[in-house]
Amino acid sequence: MNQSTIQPINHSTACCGPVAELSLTSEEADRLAAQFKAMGNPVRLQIVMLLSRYGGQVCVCDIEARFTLSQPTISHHLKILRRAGLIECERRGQWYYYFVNPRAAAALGAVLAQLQPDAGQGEYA
Amino acid sequence: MNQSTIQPINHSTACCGPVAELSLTSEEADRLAAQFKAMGNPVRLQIVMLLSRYGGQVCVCDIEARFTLSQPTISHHLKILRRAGLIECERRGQWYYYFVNPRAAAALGAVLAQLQPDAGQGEYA
DNA sequence: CTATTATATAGATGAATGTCAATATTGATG
DNA sequence: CATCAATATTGACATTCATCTATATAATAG
Repeated sequence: MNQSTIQPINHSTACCGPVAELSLTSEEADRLAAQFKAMGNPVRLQIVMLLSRYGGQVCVCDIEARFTLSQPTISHHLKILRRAGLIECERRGQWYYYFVNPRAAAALGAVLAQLQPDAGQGEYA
Repeated sequence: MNQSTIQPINHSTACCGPVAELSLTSEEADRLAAQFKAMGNPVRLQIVMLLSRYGGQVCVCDIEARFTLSQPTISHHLKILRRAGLIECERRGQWYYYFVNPRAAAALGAVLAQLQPDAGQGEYA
């Protein structure tokens, strides 16, 4: 069962006026939440920042070198990011090169932009 | 111990050129990851969207009415969002009114903006 | 003061997560 | 073909998470 399912409004109390419906379908919420969740680990966040900062492609050994974590653990985090659609990879010879999927980053950014009063401008302080 | 600690570069392989250092301190990574993680649950994502869409303040009973979840579970999710700094609340009489913290949303948006090739424009497709 | 209402907190429990060691896979090299 | 090197996969384990029920707290109504 999907726990983020929208419920009908049953508003009889006096605490506040009628409130808008939820703006995401539960499928959208699940997909976006999975992407935020993938970003929601300091190791994975650092990995994504590293990939983006490199501006292109980075192989796994270079990622590994920056953490005090085992190779399988890094591989696991890369898989989670990949499954969420935040990064992609491409094999070239012996190596796998990883890179950020900018469309996914943009989709999450759009959600956050909606949370701000000046939504639409995309002005980040 | 902090698992996202930066390691010195030890680059002797031929897989790719030297790669930039991690761009976040592990403290920054931890704080930002905690915020992304708070957004990384479909119920909490829906709650935040609901608060923002209402444009102001919503009391807990109105949030509860939209989910098939118990009152303590909603309260628990609100606490997680509050602890992450994504939302705040204010008591007025009998009710607690919750609202999005736009500065936190902006900070996360800035991270995502960095992930995109045209970082700086803030153009979300 | 007592009862009610709105919300939070505490405690329990099954599911998911992060990590590692061990092993498998796959391309390169001798 | 045999070995090596880079990365993925598997399986185990402790920790964290999402949820519930039960209870506490605090403001309001009577």
